[in-house]
Parts: sequence; structure tokens; C-alpha cells
Amino acid sequence: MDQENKEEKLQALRHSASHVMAQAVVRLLPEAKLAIGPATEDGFYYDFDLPRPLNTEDLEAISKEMANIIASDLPIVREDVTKDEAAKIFKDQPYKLEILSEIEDEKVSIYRQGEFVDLCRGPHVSSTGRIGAFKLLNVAGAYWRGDEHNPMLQRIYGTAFETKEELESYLAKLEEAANRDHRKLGRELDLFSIHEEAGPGLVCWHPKGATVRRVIEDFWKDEHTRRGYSLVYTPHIAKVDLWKTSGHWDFYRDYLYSPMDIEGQQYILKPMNCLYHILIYKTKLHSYRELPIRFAELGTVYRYERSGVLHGLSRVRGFTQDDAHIFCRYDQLQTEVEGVLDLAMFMIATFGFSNYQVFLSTRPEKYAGSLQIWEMATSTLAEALNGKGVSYRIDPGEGVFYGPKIDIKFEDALGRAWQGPTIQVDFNLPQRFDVTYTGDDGQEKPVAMVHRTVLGSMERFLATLIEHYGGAFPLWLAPIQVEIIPIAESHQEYAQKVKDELVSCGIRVELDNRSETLNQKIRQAQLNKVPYMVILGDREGGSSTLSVRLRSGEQYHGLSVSDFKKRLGELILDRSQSLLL
RNA sequence: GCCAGCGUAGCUCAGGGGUAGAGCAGCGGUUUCGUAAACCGCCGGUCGGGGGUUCGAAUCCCUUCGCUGGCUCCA
Repeated sequence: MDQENKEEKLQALRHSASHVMAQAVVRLLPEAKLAIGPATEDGFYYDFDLPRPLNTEDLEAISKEMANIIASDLPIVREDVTKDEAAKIFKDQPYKLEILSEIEDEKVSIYRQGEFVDLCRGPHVSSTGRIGAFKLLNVAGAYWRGDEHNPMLQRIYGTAFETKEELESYLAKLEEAANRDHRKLGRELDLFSIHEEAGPGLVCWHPKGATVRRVIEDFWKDEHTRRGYSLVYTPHIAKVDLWKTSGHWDFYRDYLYSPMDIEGQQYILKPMNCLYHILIYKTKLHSYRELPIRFAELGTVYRYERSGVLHGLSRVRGFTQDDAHIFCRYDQLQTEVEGVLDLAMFMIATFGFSNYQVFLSTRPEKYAGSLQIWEMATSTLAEALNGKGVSYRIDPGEGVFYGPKIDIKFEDALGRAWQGPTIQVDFNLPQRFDVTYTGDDGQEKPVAMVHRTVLGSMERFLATLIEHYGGAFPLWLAPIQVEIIPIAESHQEYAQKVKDELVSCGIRVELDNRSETLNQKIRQAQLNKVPYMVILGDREGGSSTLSVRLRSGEQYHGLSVSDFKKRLGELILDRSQSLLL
């Protein structure tokens, strides 16, 4: 069976499972009002308006009742009825009536299974017995129609598959994801912490996490310099007037922290770096010959995020963007965008991601700038993508109000999508801040401005990397690259010598001098996911060699220190994903 | 911010009205070991904070902070 067909079948099965769940809920809590219950990418949910909150025991009871319904194999039958008839059937179901009132067709379809009936477009499996294996996962609040002004409903999430084996492998995947959770690994591997005393969403980088971050930042800076960017530094606060001029004070206020008073002037923490880059640009007049100018900065910004959305490193209140702004002529736009795409692809590949998807977001309803300029910029972005041979999907109307954008999402080792590079054209700021250059005709012209980030933010990117690698960073990123393990005290002198030699060529080495057993030391190094364990005993000391154990289990014996050193140097230089010597 | 759940030692967790427990970690010893946990001992918590009910609260109630899963949003 082809993939698409199987996918559709699974959707129908899950949708039916959601109906069965609703039926079970109504049996147990007859006052339940039904909202909606679709299939989702990996399961299904149903939203209910219930007289009381659900708890874990309820989920068990609902599961049991669902099993009964499935066991009795009720046929699921479709009926087409007029809207009036439907209105009678659902007279006690206000949410269904609301949906009904918005359907334009004369006839609507309803699905029945036993005593249960639901307004539904379908399709469904033919009977409840066809639902192979299901599991209810959790209960969550959800606003009716996703609008926070509407009442909050209770949503039950579940998943279903044709076979028990598929369900179990899905649950195993969930468990794997939980094991790779960057918050868990961040603590276990001593990478970072967030403190209640300091405030939520504010991250402290521990030495090991800071090392990973520093390696990435150094790489980032080198790569940007190589590609014609100029690195800049700008302050963390600025007068609020700047943000009033930019329009952020009006459009973006919910994300800004309250101003602080400094000698009678109002200052805010900067929520973005672009305005400072514009100020730098504007310190002098620019000729068309100087463009493009590319200012890059690992700029730390602060945004107010509602407490409920904070999440580990991936949603925080203070973060460092790998930001850059390109000031160019419109005729340079395509080349510039192509350059950013090149850089983005290079970065994605270097960090070990192989699958990604590209989206081009076009003009939204509310927009700045003229139609022509939108048209031009959007087609320029499209041409840049075509020019690079990148296939992409269009996200209609999803552009920012100030210009169209390209978003790249990449998939991690578990197939989950993460927000990656974005490239945004901006018509708004150059106009508001009068950002111009002098053309070859001596006339002042508006610059084309591009905001772009490749990694997103250091915080979120590190979260992605931690989960992608499950904490087992490739050699070039690993906070500790080599753990030296002397077997007994008598080997410490040789161990120190080996350590010094590796350290002298820039390798990050730790020597485990503790009075512990070999097994214990290996175990610790394994748990810390150190790429190489160098084991030194009588054999090695006597022959001036090394025994190396990889965290993946392979072993090498009789290596010379110089060969090991040389090989590590190569692997690090290549930013290799492999550890094999 | 909203709904639900959860906060007990550095970590993982047990205990659910009668003066706080385990394992790991840490510390002190002993052990000097060949590829994922040596042995013995010790230290460690005003049970997130505040208020209340009670003779008595980690336990029940209220409130506040934080975390988790969602909703909304997003780098």
C-alpha cells in the first residue's frame, strides 16, 4: 500500500478513535458538551466542556469504556441530513450548533455508532472494532477555537494505530524523546541552569555548556568574517524613543519590558539588535559602491514572554540571537539572499542535520510598503531559492508586516522539526529611520535591508543540538573531548604527561585522578558522553602508548600519543560527526 | 496570561494528621584495581514561600512563587 493511502487510513482510524473517546466520555459524564475532535499528526484529541476537571482515574475509566465500545464493534454509519434536522439532533450541544450555523451547505453529514452521534465530515473506519490499538496520553486545557477570550475546554489527547506493535514503537519514541530532553540532559551533563531566585527564563551557562556555546560562537564568527560580514557589538539597553521611531513600541509592546528611568530619560532592554545596527550604518553617508554592508552580532536581547510559554532553553526571556543585518541595493538583494542561503545550508550540514524544509512567506493582510515593492522582494526571494535549486513551499500571508521572509525548518535525529534560519526583507525600518545610500547618479536612495539569523538564538539552538545528539556531541563540540583514566595510582605520572601533551595542542582533556576503580571511571565518562576514554596502565606506560575506548564502545590499543593527537586534530578540523580513529 | 497536575536532601524518589526516609552524589577512611557502579563510616531537608484549620500539619484549606503538559504566542 502506498504511503499516502496508509496515511489517510490512519487518519480515519484516529478520527474514529476520537469519536469512540467522546462516546465513552458521554457515557461516563452525560452532561459533557462536545466541541471538536480531530485526528492530528500523531494521534487525536477531543475537546469537552465538562462539569468538573478530569483526573488520571477518569482517563483510566474512559480508556476502559473505549475498550468496551471497540470490543462491541459498533458499525459507524454516515447519514446526510439537512441543517434543520441536524439542529434538532444537536439541540443540547451548543458547540455543535455553533459549528452548524457556520456551515454553508444545505446538507451536513453526521456519523452514528450505537447511541452516539456526532456532526462530522468524516471519513471514518467502518466499525469501532477496526480501531487497532489506542492509548490516552494526557489532559490539557484548550480554548474553544483557540481564542483566549473563549471559554476554556478540557482536551484529552490520545493516539491510535492499526497494531499494538506500532503503538508500542510510538510510545518508545516518546520515551526516547523524554530521555533526550535538553532540560534533563542540561542538568545531567552540567551544561546550564535556570534559577527560581533569579527569575524564570533566564539562563546560566555552566563551564561545560559555555564551552559548547563558545565553540559554536567562534565557528560562527570565523564563518561570518570569511563571508564578508563585519562583526559589531552593541549595548543591551537603549532609550525607548528609538523603539517609538521604529514602531515597535506600538506593535510589539507586549514583548517589551517596562522602561527604567535614567536621569529622567526612559530606557528599555533591547528586544532586538537591528536598531543599533541601523545607528551604526547611519554614522556616515554611504556610496552605492560600499554596499552591501553586513553587520553581524551575537546580540543578547530581552523579551517578555508569558510565564506559561517558557520552556527550558527553547523559550526564554533573555537570549542571544546570531543576528545580522544586510544593507544593500535592491539589485543586490538576490545575490545577498543567495549568500545567506549558502551560509544557512552550510551551517545546517555542519551541525549534522540532513533533512530540512523551506518556506516562503508572502504578504499578510496588514503590511508596510507598496504592493510593487512587495511583489519585487517576494519574487527576488523566490528567484534566490530557485537559483540555489532549493525546493520550497509557499506560506501565503505568513510574512511579517514589514516584508516577506524565508524560513528553514530542519529535522533532528528523531524526525522532529525545529525552527532554523530565517531571512526577512524589511521595508519598514529603512523608511522610518531614513536609511539610504548615494546612487551613481548622486541621488539618495533607500537601502534594501535584510534581517537574518542562521541558528536562531544560542539558547534555542543549543536546545536543538542537545536533543539532536542526545547529549553525545560530536568531537569538535564536546565540552570534554578526552577523559584520561589511569588504572592505578602508579600510572598517574604517565597520565599527567599524556594530558599535558594533548592539552598543549588545544584538546579539551580531563584527568580522572580519583581513587576509584577503572569500571567506575569508565562509567562516569560514559554517562558524561565523553567521546574518548584513554586508559593507561602498565601496558601503556611501559610501551609509551595509549588504549582508547570510544563512547560508542570501539577500542583501540597500542596507539602512539602523536598518532592519536594528529587524528583528533583532523577530526576536529573537519568538524566530523564520526569518532573513528 | 488561561486550564490541569506537580514542588520532600545536590539528583531520582518513598512517606499522605502524631515530632522526616532510601538510593545515588558529597565528605572521611580502607582499597590500587584492565574497559559501565569496590567496601565501611559520616554529613545532609524549618517537606518551595506565606497564612489558616487543629492539642498537633510534609500530610487538610487558602494564597503566592516555580515547574510540567497543553491553549495562545514565538528567536
